[in-house]
Amino acid sequence: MADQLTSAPGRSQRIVELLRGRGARVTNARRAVIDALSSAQSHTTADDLAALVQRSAPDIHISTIYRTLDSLEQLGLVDHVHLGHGRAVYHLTDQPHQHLVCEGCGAVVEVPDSTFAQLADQLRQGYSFTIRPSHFAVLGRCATCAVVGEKR
Amino acid sequence: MADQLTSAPGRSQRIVELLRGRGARVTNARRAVIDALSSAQSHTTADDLAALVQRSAPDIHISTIYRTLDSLEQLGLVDHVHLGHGRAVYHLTDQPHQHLVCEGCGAVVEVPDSTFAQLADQLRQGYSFTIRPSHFAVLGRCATCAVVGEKR
DNA sequence: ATCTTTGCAAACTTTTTGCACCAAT
DNA sequence: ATTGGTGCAAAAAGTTTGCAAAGAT
Repeated sequence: MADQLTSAPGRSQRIVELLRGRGARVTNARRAVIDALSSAQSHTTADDLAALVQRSAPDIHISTIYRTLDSLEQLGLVDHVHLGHGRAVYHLTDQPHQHLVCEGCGAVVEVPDSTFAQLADQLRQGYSFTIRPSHFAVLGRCATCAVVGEKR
Repeated sequence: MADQLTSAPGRSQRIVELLRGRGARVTNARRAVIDALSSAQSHTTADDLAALVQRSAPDIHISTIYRTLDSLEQLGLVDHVHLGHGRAVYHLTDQPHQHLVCEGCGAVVEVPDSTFAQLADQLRQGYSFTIRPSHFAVLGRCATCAVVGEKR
């Protein structure tokens, strides 16, 4: 048995095929990034991914991670979201979802895209604005931290 | 007449009082930042503010801008939002609003907080999550850019 | 063999910090 | 006179880029 990076083989495999299908080269680095993405529980920063990837392939440089994420994003296979503080997090696009980020403890809650359907309609009708689901995080406070009260 | 930085004197004045009231010192730099914030049409980056402030007070360093914004934010007078790409924008908290940011052209549309009331309820009930309005931007496409079609 | 991708180091951008000096109270 | 705030320069943190070498096709 390999390690947990192979926990979702089909998922990675599918993406590799898509890559190849679009004429992009399938390299170790890309496979590793895809595996890391598919095993990670989303909200993974480039740094996290680098650490994960480097457990089995220490030479894969973080700049390669960034470039790979870029490529995958351009192919529509990956999306990134800006959580609270600047650093972006990346995830595969196969199950669109939104992120609720607690400003108190940093917890990330995922909610289905459908949660935003009503808001999407409202904004489309009122402002001719089409929101892109899953490219923004909603900040606030989780149950626990809301109780604690307001604090920066 | 002075320049446009004094376009909302009462607004700045009010904030200065609040500052003083809380025991913070009222300095040139702080006054300048507050004036810049109150004259700017929101979605102003620290850099923008520095440029604005430095038109009349070239010595005010950007690190001071950051520190001032920090202080004001801790006093609840200023809020920052992360628009599409990492860099934060700052605005006074006196009229809470949300930002819709177009990924095509970068246009920022402001919508009233109430637009999100329904979503807020939904998330509170479904996830015990209390959103903090006006601390996140909603990304998508404005009317014009939506027509042009999908593109990164 | 060709042409994309990688590794590395260095540049860049945005924000933060240490410290000595200055200024508001 | 205190002590908080400022200016500067330098350090962080996150991301991007130029280039020569390596690897996928």
